[in-house]
Amino acid sequence: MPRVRKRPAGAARPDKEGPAGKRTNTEKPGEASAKVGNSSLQETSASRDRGKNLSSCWLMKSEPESRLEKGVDVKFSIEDLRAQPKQTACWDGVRNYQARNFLRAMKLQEEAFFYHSNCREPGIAGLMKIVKEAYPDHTQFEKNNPHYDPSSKEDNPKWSMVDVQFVRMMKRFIPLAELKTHHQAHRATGGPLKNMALFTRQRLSVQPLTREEFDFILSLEEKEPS
DNA sequence: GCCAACGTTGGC
DNA sequence: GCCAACGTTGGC
Repeated sequence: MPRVRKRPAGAARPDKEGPAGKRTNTEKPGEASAKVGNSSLQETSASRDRGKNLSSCWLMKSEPESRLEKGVDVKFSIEDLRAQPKQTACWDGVRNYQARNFLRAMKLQEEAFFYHSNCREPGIAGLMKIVKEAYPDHTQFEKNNPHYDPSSKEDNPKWSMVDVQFVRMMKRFIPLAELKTHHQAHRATGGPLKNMALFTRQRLSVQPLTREEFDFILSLEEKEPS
């Protein structure tokens, strides 16, 4: 279920959801375990550094190659984002509490890496930014949507999404394998990627990065592939 | 509230 | 297509 996917057809409908002020705080007991900053997330260095008015950086995964889920193609690449009106889309389909809580922590204008997953060449393809903070993910109520959640009620939606806007492609694609090489080296040397969530929280589709992680990855653009 | 069974993620 | 990692479900 918690496929990250985005669908081109689900493109941003920023004004469809009504008053944006309705962020529900009334979580069910089972959901509380995934709160941002709780003990289960303390291990990522990014979550430690947040909460001090520092703007956060993010990494968000999406599948760039076609794959059918309940008969619907869940492909959504950075090229697909760039092709949207205003180069903007809603990031729907997140069905994991930790990932959802990170979506809810995102602030306007924060930057996120667009990560290509489950594909021939996984890695970071480009940059986007948050242009609308968390609001209810409409796909949870759509019976024919692959991410339909019959347990979610309209008056208390479980799942959230944000709107993202394309910023730019990476100057060069940064492959997962290269990031992993640095991660492993940094575990020994104490370098910036030593705790990167991509490796320490393997399956999390929306994840925070520290400024140091973010800047280090940007610096890789200027280097030859390693 | 434990924990085995199950389902999903996503690299390889 | 395989399968390890790991989140979720549900019986007890």
